[in-house]
Amino acid sequence: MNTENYCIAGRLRTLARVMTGRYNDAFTQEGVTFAQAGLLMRIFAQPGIRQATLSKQLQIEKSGMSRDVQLMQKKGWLTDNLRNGLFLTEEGTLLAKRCHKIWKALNYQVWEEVGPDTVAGLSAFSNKILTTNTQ
Amino acid sequence: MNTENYCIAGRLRTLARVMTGRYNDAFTQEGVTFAQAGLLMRIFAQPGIRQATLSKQLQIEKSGMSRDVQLMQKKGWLTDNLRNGLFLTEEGTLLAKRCHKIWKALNYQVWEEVGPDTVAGLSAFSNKILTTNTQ
DNA sequence: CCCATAAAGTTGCATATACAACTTCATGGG
DNA sequence: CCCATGAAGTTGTATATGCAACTTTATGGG
Repeated sequence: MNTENYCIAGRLRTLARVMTGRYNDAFTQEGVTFAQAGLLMRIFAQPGIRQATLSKQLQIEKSGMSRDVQLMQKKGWLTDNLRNGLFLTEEGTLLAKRCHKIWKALNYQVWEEVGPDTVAGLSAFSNKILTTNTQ
Repeated sequence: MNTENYCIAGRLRTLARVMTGRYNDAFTQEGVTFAQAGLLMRIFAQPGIRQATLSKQLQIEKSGMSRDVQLMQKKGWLTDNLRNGLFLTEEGTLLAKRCHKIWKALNYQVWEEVGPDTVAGLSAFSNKILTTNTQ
């Protein structure tokens, strides 16, 4: 392996696609994507969180976040005050709990599969790149 | 760091977004996205490569690949025999060469920034996850 | 109190990506 | 030779994402 042909961004993107697929598969039974499940779990953990805060945490452009939460509201998971902090509906709360259960099992499984050293490596990469660690 | 709150897929996705942004910035001067530049460079290296092969290498669904190459052809970078192997036009070839120069410099810079151990960690992750190593 | 400014959010437009269903095409059996 | 089959590619539909431009809202000076 040398710098001549190992594309760091390309490899990250491929890995992200593959892992997204695996996590998406686990959440299809609940009718949510992994991205949506992640937002549900974050809003569950931090009720009233702002779109701008999530944008910074996840490094997603604010326009994308705006559309994500609009879609989630249309699905009945968020109350309608999207501009004044995000709150789960009853349905959203129950869904978030089910998603967390699924996530926990899958994440543990993947953790076991790749091993703690590999996860530590990923974490190290994060720390090197995401200087502005909002979270 | 423990398994309770460290989401592997989420972290990968955030990293991929951030790195994609950095690579995209480098390629805007050429009017291409990083994804397009990557395809250009691969087709340059393997003239006549099939969409299906690229799909497997990059773990991108074939429908997405189909649209990617259609767009690249519309931009004048690919000849029109998309179903019988992909070939760069004269313009595409020149662009691919310029992209490679940009890529090489940026990838080296990122490599230096994160350090060889971090890249090795990423590579280890790849090897654990991407069992079907077409490439 | 009013306005300038900036932050937050939305919308228009484009690319990236996936799944499902369909079409096209090559190939091996009969 | 013809058809069944499967691989490759395309298209419909939906989500995910970014940039630019715009709107809304909060806030601090004057």
